[in-house]
Amino acid sequence: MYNSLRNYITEYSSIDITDEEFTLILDAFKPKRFRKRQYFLQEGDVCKYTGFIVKGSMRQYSVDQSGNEHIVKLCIENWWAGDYESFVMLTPSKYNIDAVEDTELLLVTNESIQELRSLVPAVNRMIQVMDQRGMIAGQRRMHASISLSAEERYLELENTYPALLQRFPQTMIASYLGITPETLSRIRKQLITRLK
Amino acid sequence: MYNSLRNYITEYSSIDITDEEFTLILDAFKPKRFRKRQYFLQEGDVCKYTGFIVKGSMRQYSVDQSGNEHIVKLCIENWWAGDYESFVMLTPSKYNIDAVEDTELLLVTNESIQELRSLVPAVNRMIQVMDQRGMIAGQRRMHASISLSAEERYLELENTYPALLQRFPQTMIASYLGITPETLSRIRKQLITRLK
DNA sequence: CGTCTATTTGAATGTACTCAAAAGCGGTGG
DNA sequence: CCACCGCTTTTGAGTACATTCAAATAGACG
Repeated sequence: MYNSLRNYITEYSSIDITDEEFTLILDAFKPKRFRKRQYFLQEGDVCKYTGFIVKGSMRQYSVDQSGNEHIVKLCIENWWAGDYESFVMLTPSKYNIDAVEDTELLLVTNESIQELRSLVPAVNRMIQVMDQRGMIAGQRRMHASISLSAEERYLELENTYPALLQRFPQTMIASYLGITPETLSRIRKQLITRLK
Repeated sequence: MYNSLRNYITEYSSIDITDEEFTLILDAFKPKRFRKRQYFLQEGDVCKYTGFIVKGSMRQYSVDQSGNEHIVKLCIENWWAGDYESFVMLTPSKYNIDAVEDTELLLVTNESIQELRSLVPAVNRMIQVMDQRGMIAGQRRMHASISLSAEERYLELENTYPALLQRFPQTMIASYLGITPETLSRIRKQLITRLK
C-alpha cells in the first residue's frame, strides 16, 4: 500500500529514501478509504489533509449559484487529491472533492509535510518538483483555455492525459473542459465521422 | 534600482537579508533596459533569464496559425517576466515576451537562482512562497475560465488586478481574458449603462 | 427484466466572433 | 496651435458555435 508512495517520492525527487526516513513517512501518512460518492472535502471546510491516491479516482469541483458543477481537477492513482489553496493557506475551500470510484488515500497534514520536508531531503525535493510541474501544467491548461476551441481542447486532453478519458464519464470530462455534455457528445461525433 | 528587489525578497520571504547576502544577489542580477516593443523572448528560443521588473510593463503571448495573439500573462513593476516552463526546463518557448512600455529589468539565470537558493535562506523561502502563490493564482484563473462568463471574468480581473486595467490597452486586456476587443468593448458598455 | 443514469439527438436561443466601417484619441510636424 | 496621421475603441450586421430544454436511446446494475 505504501509502496506506491515510496516509488512516487523516489521517482519525483530522484533521491533514494533510507528505511529510517521511510519510517518517518509512514508515521505521517494515514490510510483512509472512501466509498464511491463519499466526500473528501466539502465547500466551506478547510482542507486539513492532502491525499495521495493509491487506488481509485476523485474529482474536485465548485457549484455555482445555478447549481451547476464545474470540475477543476480530476485525479487517479499516483496523483494528489486536495484543494491546494485551502491546504496551504488554511482557508475555507470553495470546492468539493469526492470519490468517483471506491478510493484508497494516504492522508497527510500540511504540518507533517513541512516537518518531513526538513527531515527527508527526498520529500523536500519532491515538493519542489511537484510545484514546478504543477505550475507548468497549470500554465499549459490556461493557455489552452484561452487560445483553443472546445474541440482542440478535447484533443489536447486526449494527448496529455488519455487515462482520464477512459476513467471518467463524459459528463465529467465535459465539465472539466468547460463545456456541456451535449457539446462534447457532438464534438466526438464530428471527430468520428471526420475520420472516415 | 536594486532596492525594489531587496524589498520584494524580504517581503515575500519574511526574512531579512544581510548586506553580505545582498552582495551575492547584486552579483547574480544584471540590469537591462528594454524599449517599448522590444523583445525579451522570442518563440522558439530558450528563456535563459527571468527578469524582475523594476519599472515598466511586459506581455507574454503566443501566436496561433491564423496569426492571432493570445496573451497569457501581463506584468508590471515587482512582477517577474519570463516563460516559467522554458526557464525551468530549458526547452524552447512557445511564447513571445516584449515590452509594452520602456522597461527596466533585473535579469538572472536559473543557475544563479539555484545557487542563491542554497546560499540565501530568504531567496529560498521567497521562491517557495512565489511558487505557492503562483499555483494558487493559476488555479483561481483556471476556475474563472471554466466557470465564469466573459463579463464575470472581466469583473474578477477588475477586482484582483485593477492596476492591469489602467496600465494596458483594452485590446491586450481582451486577449488576456480570451475574448475579442469588440466583445470587451460591448461588455464595458453594458456594465456602464447598467449602473444608471 | 425494470430502473436509474449517461449519452445522444433535435430545435430554438443566446453569446461571442468576424468583417467592415465610423468615431475617438494621442502624438507629430508644419 | 492646429491639421493630419496612425492606432485604439466603438458600433453595426451577419454568422458560427455553444447552450438550453426536451425527448429518445443506450448502458449499467441490481
